[in-house]
Amino acid sequence: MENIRVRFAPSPTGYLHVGGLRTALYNYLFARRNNGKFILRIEDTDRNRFVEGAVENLIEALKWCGLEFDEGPEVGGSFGPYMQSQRLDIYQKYVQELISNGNAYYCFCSQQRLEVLKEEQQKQKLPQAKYDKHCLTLSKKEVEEKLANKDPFVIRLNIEPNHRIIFDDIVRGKVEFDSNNVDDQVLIKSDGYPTYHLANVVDDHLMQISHVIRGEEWLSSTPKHVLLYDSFKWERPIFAHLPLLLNPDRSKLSKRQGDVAVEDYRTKGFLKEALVNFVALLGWNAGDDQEFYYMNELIEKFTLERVNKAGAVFDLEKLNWLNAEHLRKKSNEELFILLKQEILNSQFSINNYNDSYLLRVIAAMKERVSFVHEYLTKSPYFFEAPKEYEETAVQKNWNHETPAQLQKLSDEFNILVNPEKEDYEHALHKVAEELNVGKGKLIHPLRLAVSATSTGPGVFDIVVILGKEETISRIKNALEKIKIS
RNA sequence: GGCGCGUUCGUCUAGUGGUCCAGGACGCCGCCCUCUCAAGGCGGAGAUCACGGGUUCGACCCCCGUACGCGCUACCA
Repeated sequence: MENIRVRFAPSPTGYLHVGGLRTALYNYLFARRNNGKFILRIEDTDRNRFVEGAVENLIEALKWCGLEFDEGPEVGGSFGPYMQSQRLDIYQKYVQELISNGNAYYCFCSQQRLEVLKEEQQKQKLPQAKYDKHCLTLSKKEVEEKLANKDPFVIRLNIEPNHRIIFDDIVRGKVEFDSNNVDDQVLIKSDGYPTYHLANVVDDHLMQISHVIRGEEWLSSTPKHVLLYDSFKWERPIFAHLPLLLNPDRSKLSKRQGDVAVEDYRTKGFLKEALVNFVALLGWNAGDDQEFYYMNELIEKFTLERVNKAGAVFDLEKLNWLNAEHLRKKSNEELFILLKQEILNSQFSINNYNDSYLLRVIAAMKERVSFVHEYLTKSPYFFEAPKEYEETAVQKNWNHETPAQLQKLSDEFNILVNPEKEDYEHALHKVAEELNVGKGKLIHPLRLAVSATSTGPGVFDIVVILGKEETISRIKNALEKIKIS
């Protein structure tokens, strides 16, 4: 394919929705896969919905996910400006062309008349409420008078009745509409701003967009867009309407049923690699069994032809799994950077752990965490000595003989010099033999003493990481604090 | 209501007329490994392929209808 140019065109509502991320990602993958350009265009033609800082947020979220755009706000490009609010004169120019060839017309109808019209149509049980083309009957003179008189107006698309509007969609195949079901859509609002329908078509053409890849919610208005391309005698882009992302109850993914913003997932500790991987698989697969992907692999394999038609439920369980998978694939050094940051934002920020210590903690817990923050919540004992001990673990692993046995173990540890993991193991083995008890009688209480819990890495791994002094100190502490009846 | 789109295990999905009494993944359950918890390995439960008609020697795959779901139906995108 030649000259592939695609765009992600969000309205700046304040944050990047995960559905938006999926749309942006598919655009990005398609562009990179085909050596095309990925463009960001901001659809800010609704002045009532202006949100301060929304564009910056959007760009920040896209960048975090690794979706770098080739043209757009901040980076520029030769088809700018990339903010629709800065292109108003362009839309005016083109809509005049439409008016002069009869494909659009001025409409001076008041809000009230439109409401009355709608009510009447509903009363008559008409299949659909539509504008009645009332202002199309105005003479040229009447229009000029009203314009001169500064009467408020909108400009509407003049849809010719009784014909079929047909277009192809990569995802859905041939889609067909009856023009009688398409309303004379407003193209220019009374404030002079264009509606999405006009702006989107004009910009896609001017920016030489080859493929329009967007959410399914746009499918129903595509006939209007197609008609606009035809009216301008412009070549239509290739359309691909993506299935929606759904809540667990299969309604459109919404805030009410969980997190929808990329930044929500970011603050919850999800890795960008996992989020991107997960979202890519919601509505697309390569046709093989691979589920774990890095961005470069997605780029290599992505095709629009393999995008599904049906909506997909956003399943947190699988995201969690992918997060764990991506976390485990990271090197200890990468995790080290993430963990340092995590510590800085935690109750342990006042402590200073040395690098090699943290690296050893990372290695020991790697298979046991799904999130970086779980290093702190699942193994707090690496970050501070236990204060209280897990009750059920005490009941299960501590009895009246335990204190004496642990004391003996502690004494044995105490005579070790620069012990390695094996040295602790030998010491414990020796004590167990001398006491004539199974090793478990020592191992479990030891674990409890040093970690306050009954789960975690191998106890000798914990001990060797904590070091001899700390281990002995913790055993002493446990002996003082753990009381059983 | 109208128009459009969709419908394979709970969820994400494979499947493009015979190889499917439907394969993989997440989750769930069991076993193995084992000082615990994970990870890993092995195995299991789980889908009359929404339903009903066609077409065909043969249909998850093609056609029609029904049901259900979702989207759109704004001077919002």
